[in-house]
Amino acid sequence: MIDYRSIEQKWQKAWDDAKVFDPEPDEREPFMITAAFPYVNAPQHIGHIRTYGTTDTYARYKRMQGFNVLYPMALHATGTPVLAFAKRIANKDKELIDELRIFHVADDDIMRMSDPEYIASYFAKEMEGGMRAAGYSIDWRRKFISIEPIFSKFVEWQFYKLKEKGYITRGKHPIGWCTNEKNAVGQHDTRHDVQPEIQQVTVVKFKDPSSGIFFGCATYRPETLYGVTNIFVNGKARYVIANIDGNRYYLTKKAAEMLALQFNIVIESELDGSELLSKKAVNPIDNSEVPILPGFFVKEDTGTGVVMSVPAHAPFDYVALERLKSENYPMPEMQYKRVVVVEKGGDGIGLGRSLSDVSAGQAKAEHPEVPALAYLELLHADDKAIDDVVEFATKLLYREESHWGIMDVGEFKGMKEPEARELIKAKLLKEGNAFNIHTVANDEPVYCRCGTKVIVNIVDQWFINYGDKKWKDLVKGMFPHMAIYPEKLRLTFDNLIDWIDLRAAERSQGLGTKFPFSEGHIIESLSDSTIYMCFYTFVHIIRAKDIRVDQLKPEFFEYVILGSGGADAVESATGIDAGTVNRCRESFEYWYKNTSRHSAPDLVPNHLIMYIFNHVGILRKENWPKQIVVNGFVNYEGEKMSKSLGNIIPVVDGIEKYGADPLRFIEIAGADLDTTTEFSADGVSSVHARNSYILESIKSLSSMKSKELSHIDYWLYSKLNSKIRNATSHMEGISLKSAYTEIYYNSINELKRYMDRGGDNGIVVREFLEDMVLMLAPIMPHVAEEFWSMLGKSTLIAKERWPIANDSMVNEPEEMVEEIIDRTIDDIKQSIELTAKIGANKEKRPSEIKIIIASPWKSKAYNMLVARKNMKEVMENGELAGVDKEELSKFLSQFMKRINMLVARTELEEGLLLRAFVEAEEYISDKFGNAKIVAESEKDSKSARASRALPEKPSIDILWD
RNA sequence: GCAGGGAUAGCAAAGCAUGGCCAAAUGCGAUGGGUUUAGGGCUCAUUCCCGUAGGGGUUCGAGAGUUCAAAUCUCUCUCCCUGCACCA
Repeated sequence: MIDYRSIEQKWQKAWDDAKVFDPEPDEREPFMITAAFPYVNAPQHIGHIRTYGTTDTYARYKRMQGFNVLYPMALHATGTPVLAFAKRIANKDKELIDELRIFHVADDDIMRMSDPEYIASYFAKEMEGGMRAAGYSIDWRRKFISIEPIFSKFVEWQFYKLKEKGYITRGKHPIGWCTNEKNAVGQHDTRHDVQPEIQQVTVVKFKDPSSGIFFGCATYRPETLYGVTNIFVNGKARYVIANIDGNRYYLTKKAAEMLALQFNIVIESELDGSELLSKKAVNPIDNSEVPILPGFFVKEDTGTGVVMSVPAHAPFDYVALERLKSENYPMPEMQYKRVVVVEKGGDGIGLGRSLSDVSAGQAKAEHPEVPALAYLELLHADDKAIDDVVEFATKLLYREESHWGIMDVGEFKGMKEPEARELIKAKLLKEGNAFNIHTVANDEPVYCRCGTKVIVNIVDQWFINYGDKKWKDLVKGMFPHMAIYPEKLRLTFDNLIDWIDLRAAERSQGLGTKFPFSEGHIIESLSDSTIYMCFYTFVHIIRAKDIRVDQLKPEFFEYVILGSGGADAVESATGIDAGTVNRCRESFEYWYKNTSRHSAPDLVPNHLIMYIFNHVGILRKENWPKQIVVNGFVNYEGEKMSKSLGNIIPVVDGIEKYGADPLRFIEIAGADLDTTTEFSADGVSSVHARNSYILESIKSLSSMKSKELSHIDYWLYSKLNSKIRNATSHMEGISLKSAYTEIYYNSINELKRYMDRGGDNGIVVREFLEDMVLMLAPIMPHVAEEFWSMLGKSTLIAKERWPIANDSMVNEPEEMVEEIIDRTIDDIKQSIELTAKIGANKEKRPSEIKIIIASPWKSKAYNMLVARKNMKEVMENGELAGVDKEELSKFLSQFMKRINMLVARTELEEGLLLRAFVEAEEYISDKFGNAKIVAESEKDSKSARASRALPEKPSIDILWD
């Protein structure tokens, strides 16, 4: 068993002592690789190894490719989480404290965590320790925390630049809002953590001809306007006459209060809903006059409190009208007009697919002309829980019609419903017959933690305008030149680049940099970390020179990052000596041209998109992003790792238990880049076993001698070199799983096979092991160092070069021969199994197995046939003149029926296959209870089965005794 | 609703871009054998169905199509997952 802990510590110290990972500019090509800095509100667990370990593996690989690699790290602490954390500690939150104990945080430290600064510095230190233990090749001299004043100066400068470019604008945006706390409400601020869903709703204006006042009917389906029979109001609610932008409307009092956050509303008078019931209103789509009726389901605090009634398509409307009828409410005769039909198959009007599921297919609606009724019937609306049924019917019908509906009346007859909806909506808006409002659209009302119902507010604040046309075009122009791994994410990025628009830039609470253009606010905490990687290139210089915060004026960054002005001018403006300023500038210029950004997929729609935009918006073209790498998450024994599931393993515990390298290997090479890795203890132990095998192999080298190369040696060389070649190309594409399947799992199998086949050439095995260990160095750096030194090397493998494939050693025929041997063994096995059942062979064992290798003309004839697809042409070909015609015809005819499906095969050198089989006789014999194996050529064979031999499929003749 | 992704054998998961060496890699699980045999570790074999010689049959969400040939291309459908703004 390998003692991982002691190996890790030994080599980590060696790296530190040799300062292998603290690079400064030199003559080599630079490569700067950064991963999203971790947030300091919890210690790291083993899942984090996926991102930072993948980044490290790539950094180490690049280093071995001869690049001067910088892998820096910082920590993120701005925004509200750290504050919230401190508050929870101050309140002695038990859940949080228990969680911290899982991570071995001492009670003493926990007590002090009511101070946000303490939290940040505690976890900063804790995380650094974990990352060092995992063996990341990080330059820790450049570490900083995003709430440090020197960093804030940099962020401030960033925002001056955005403002200067015109990318920061003031604007309005609908957000969830608590009227009690007068605060924006996000998911974390609501009861049960629901995300307030804000949607646009169209308000259609129905004019009361007697007064000129409008009934504003809120609807998601303005296209059903053709089927309106009446308007519903809540007879028991208080209504107002409100003036909105010059027009007067009837609204519920509550609706008016809510809409006051979205519009300028002047309330003129109040009245009871019942007073509206005598009125009439004009439908703007066809100027028909409809009555106002009481609707039992109309809620006074939803929408406008005025609803247009479309009984043919809205189950609630239908039910309400039925109820009125049964109560003998006086109302005029009305026509339920179907507006939309759902086509189903060829049999005319159907009720759609979802309904047939519900009603188990036997559904035959009696009233297809009134879909709302049909749905209710089929869902058995006579049920007690009537409201539930009606609601379910509403949802189903809405979904069905929105998906499959075709307009049956009006201007847009024949058009698909969703398309017609947009056109009608646009038309109504244009003609002044409607306007849009925003509303919280969740099924259930959303409440703030304080208990107040969340409504929509339109706030006026600073935004970063990612919708800026010029900016967006710049990004669209550069993005195709960026490398994206995995490449299939490119489309996602493209869509997001199109989609991203205004984004709030300020926040009223949290840690961070003061927003420079409005009092009392801080910069939103994703916006402050979009170009921070620049800071790594010179932060250690600032620190070493003890530069004061107040010296970090815009002039400094302007020169260091953009090269504007000059070092002397910066010196006189800031007092920082010109030499230091120039060093910062040179460092930035050197490092920030060849960069790679790594993160988990959750940051794609926000951080990574903003990362691209901000770079393009602020930096010079040569410093724009070059490549982005996105890696997936990690599951633990089939489940997502989460604190609530209790399956979180802190990094330090994981390393203690499994070893840093096996842990790294499983997480990094366990799955393709963008998919979730399954972490399991079984996987780890299989890595342990393989590492031990490598260890034993290295030890066994001393007992091996060098000798002349045989077929199996050439085969192993060939495998080795094709593995190096394949692995290198996988590494270049950051397909770490494929790369390490080749380097590790497959290579070990090849080595085993080599030994199994009797290979024992010390020179060959040593070369194989050396290259394999070199290629393992990026992912299992500690173990690789250990193996490297066991192989007698005195250098650090971290500073060695990646092996280069020798293509001339890749020997396709030798590899093919091995495959044929393998397949032949399988065939023999199968044949024995089947023929053993024959009566004559009962109680017997195979005594001799003849393996008959096909005559060389066969593969020639075969390939000729595949190329010409014509038997006659092959028969008459001069190259096959020496072959017996009858035999040739028999051979060829067996392929004729599948002639079009056959593929040409490589022709092996004459005699190669036979020689290899002869060499392998002992190996094969071993597999069949030491039966005698005779490999012979078809020509020399006396077996009756000899003529059955095919080019890559020797004939087999089994003799039983 | 909008946008993106997915559906492969008991499970997990490759392959589909460039259709044919795909009954489909690999891992786990299961079954059997070996190992001075501990139900552990390691190791070998088997793991869709049938088969008295290396063969045949039916498979890659469902259906249709293109093709000599489709897990792979086209179309339609069904189902699942993720994100959607003040939240890091």
